[in-house]
Amino acid sequence: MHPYESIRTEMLRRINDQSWPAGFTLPREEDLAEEFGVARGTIRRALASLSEAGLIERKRRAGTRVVDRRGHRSTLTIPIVRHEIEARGGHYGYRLICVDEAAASPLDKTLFEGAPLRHVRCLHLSDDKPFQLEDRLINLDAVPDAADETFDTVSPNEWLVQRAPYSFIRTGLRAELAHQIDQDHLGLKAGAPVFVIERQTRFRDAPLTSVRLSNRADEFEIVTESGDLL
Amino acid sequence: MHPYESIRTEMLRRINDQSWPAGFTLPREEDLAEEFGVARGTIRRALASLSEAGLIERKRRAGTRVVDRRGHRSTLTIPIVRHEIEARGGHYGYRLICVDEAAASPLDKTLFEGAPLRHVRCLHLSDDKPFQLEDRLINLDAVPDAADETFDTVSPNEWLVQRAPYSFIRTGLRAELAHQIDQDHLGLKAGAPVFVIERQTRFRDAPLTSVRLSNRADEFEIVTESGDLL
DNA sequence: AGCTTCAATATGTCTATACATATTAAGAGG
DNA sequence: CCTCTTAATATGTATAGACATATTGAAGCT
Repeated sequence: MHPYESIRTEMLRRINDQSWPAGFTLPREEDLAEEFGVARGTIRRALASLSEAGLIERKRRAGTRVVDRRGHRSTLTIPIVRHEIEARGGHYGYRLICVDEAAASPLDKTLFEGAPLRHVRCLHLSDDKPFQLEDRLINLDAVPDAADETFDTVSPNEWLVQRAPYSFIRTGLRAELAHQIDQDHLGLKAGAPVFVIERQTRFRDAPLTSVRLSNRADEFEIVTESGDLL
Repeated sequence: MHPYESIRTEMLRRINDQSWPAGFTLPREEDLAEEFGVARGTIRRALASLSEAGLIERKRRAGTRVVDRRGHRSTLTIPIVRHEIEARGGHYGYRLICVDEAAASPLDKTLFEGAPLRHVRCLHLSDDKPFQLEDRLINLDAVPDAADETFDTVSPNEWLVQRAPYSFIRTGLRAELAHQIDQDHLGLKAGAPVFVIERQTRFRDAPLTSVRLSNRADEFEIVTESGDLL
C-alpha cells in the first residue's frame, strides 16, 4: 500500500466517523503534509482521489471542505447496442425503418436552432427479435456527411460514434408506456412498459444529434457497479 | 490555458482525427515530454485527464493505448429522495408502512448469506402525493443499530447514508409494470409503468443493505449532463 | 452603506530527479 | 515444447522547490 493510499484511507475514516463532518474545512495541504510526514504532492494525490470520488470539494483560497453527501454517485456507461447484444451472447441484427428530411417538432426546432435535420428511425435486433428502437435527428450543419449516408447497413448510433466527436452529452432515463410506434416495431402489446434513453450531444455549443432509444423493458436493464476507494 | 490543457486538447485532436486510432499505443511519457517540450509530470497530468474520461487505458510496462469506444460514459447521481423532491420545489413527506423481521426470499438469503435482516417499507411523498416507494432489507450483523431504530420519522435511506459508510455499490435501473404493492402505495392503476432503482451496498465484502425504489414513471426521470473535456 | 483596490492565502501547476513495481519478453533449464 | 527465472521497460509514486492564480476579506474611498 502506497503512502497516499493509507493517507486517503485515514482521511476516509475521519470523514466517516465525523471527525471531519460534512461541511468541515480541512487543514491546508502544507499542514496535512507535516502531520502525515510526507511531501505536499503526496497529500495532493490523496485529496485528488477523494475529490474524484465526490467526497470533498476544493476551491482556491477557500480550502478543502467535506461534501454534504446527497446521494450515491456512479459512473454509468450506455453502450452501443450492438456491443451490448453481442456481450450477452446474442446475434446482432439491424433494420432500417425510414430516413427522411425530418418534420421537426417545435421542441426539436428550438433545440437545433432551425438547422437542417435528417431523421432516421431504425431497429436493433437480438437473435432476430426486436430489442431497441432508435429514433434520431441529426444536425446536417454540424455533420454534413450524414446527408449522403443511407444508414441501410450501419446504424446512425455507430456511424456517429465513429465519426463525430462530442464535447457535451445530456442523457435522460425514463420508464414509459410503449407508444404506438414502439408497439409496432418492438412487437409489444398496448400497455407494455419500455425503458427509454434520451440523449442529446453537442460539439462546442453546436447541437449534433438527439435520439430516443426505446427498449423492451423485459429484456433491458442498466447496471453499474462501483467499487469505491477503501 | 495551462500547458497540460493544451497538450490534452492536442491529444484529443489526434484521437478524434484518427492520427491515434483506437487500439493505437502512444509514445512513452518521456518521448511525449520531449515532443511537447515539457516535463514528464505535465504529460502525466494530461494523460491522467484523458484516462479519467475513459479515452485511453494505461498499463504498466505495456504502455498507453487508445480505447476502442464502446459507448457513452456519464456519471450519474442518485439523490436522496428528500433532496430530489425539495430541489424541485416540492414539499417532502414521509410515511412508514411497515417494519418487520424480514421473511427473506431465497434470493435475499443468498445475497445476505443468512444474516439476520430487518425489512422496512416506506413511502416518500411530494406535496402529499406518493412519489417513491422504498422496500429495503438491512443486514443487522453489519448495521446493528438498525435493530433499535423505528424509522417512523427518518427514512432508512437517509438514516443509512448518514450512518453506514459503504465501499461498494451495485445499481440497477429498470422499467416495470407496477406491482400490486406499487399500485397500492403509489396510487397507480393496474398497467401503469414504474421506474425501478435497485441497489445493493457492501462494506468490505459484508452486504449492508438491498433496496428497491419504485417511482411513478410520470413524475420521475434521471438526468445526467457531462460537459467533457475540450 | 456601497463600491473599488489590494494584499494575503490556499489550491493549482510545473520542473527535475530518484526510486518502485507490474508486466512483458527473452533466455535457461527441464 | 513447456515451465521457470530473469532482466528490460513504461508507468506509478514520492520529493522539494518555485511560481501562478482564483478568492476572500479587509482597508480605503465616494
